[in-house]
Amino acid sequence: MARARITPEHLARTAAELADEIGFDQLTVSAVARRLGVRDPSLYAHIENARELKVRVTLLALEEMADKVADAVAGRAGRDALAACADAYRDYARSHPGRYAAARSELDPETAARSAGPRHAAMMRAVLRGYDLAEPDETDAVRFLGSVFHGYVSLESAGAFRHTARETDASWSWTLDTVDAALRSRGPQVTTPR
Amino acid sequence: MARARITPEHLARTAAELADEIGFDQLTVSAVARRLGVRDPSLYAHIENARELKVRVTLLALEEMADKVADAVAGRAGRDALAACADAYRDYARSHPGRYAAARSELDPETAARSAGPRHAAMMRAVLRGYDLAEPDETDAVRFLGSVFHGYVSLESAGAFRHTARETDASWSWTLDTVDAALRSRGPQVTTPR
DNA sequence: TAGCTCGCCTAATATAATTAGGCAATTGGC
DNA sequence: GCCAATTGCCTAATTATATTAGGCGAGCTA
Repeated sequence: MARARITPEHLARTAAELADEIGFDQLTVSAVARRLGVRDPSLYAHIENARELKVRVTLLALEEMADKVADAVAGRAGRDALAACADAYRDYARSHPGRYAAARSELDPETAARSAGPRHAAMMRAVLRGYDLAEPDETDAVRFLGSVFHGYVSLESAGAFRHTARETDASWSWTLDTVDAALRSRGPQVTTPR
Repeated sequence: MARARITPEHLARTAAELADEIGFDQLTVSAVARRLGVRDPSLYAHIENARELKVRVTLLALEEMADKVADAVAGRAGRDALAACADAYRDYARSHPGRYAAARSELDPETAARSAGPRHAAMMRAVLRGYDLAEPDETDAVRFLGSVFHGYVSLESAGAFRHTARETDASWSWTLDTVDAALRSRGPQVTTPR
């Protein structure tokens, strides 16, 4: 028989593509095995269990997203950087829904530490550099930014905005304007009593 | 045998409790049947399929949350209403993680229309009344608010904020202050060219 | 070329979803 | 209070997924 030589990368990529097609929670060992043209048990030579299969996709998605965001943010600052970063997340979520869902699934602490998660946090801080916030405001702002981006993108892709006519692109830029203004007002020129 | 007389309400409540204990995606027909003390197939007299079981929990959660939010917002306005509304969502998510996850799962359009979803949108608009926004800004603001609330709550409960020392309560009130200020600046006193 | 190791396979088990058909308790009509 | 229809749960059986145990052939190694 033709030995396909399944590599960890090949496996993760295949699983990620499948997740984008059928949804992250429909991703099963069986489905990946079928896609790879092998029997289910054969995959257990490459993964510990179904959980690990999903974790692989999560890690892949976090890395890919971090790369895209890094690329988008490079050479930009202020509102420009904010929008580029935000769009990078939104575009990724729309072109890779399964992977995006994977990226939002919880990892155990050790795995999370070895993931690209910290890179994401670092990039948020880089974007915020343009707003010149002192601690602990910067940390609060990192959480705020993450919340807005993730919240918008996930509600949008879950169809929560479909019930109103207004185009989601317009609301998105309104949101970015609003966040930019809000962060600016939190900057050093304004006294924040706390 | 003692006929337990399973009612739709009883079933939904049991499923919701179970979801809070084991997680919404671990919620299975089998697990609910066990909890109710009947065999798996018996449940199919009460539900169409596993999907419907989950939808029932989603609808229950949306109703409960809408009730809590309505209660919290009643008699308040402005920043007060904003914080009460936001806290209601956050508290619900923390005390009922499974139901909160259920509330975020996608419904088909007809079901969504018959759900408490529209009530949530209406309450957001009620909260925003205090900020006196014109359309389409109000719609944008509804989406923005929903994004911030959902984003924060879901990242927090997914453990995304655990990696930094700052207490999440502090970031939460910073976030609410920021949102309040942002909405205020979007109000009629400021010209929003669009 | 004899062997070894690796990579996939078959066999088998357990859990979950779901359909078909059975039987007993309940209930409405008399 | 009795009969019969109805109802509510049960057993049996099927299919899919997850997972473990053990087998076998292909190709590298000596």
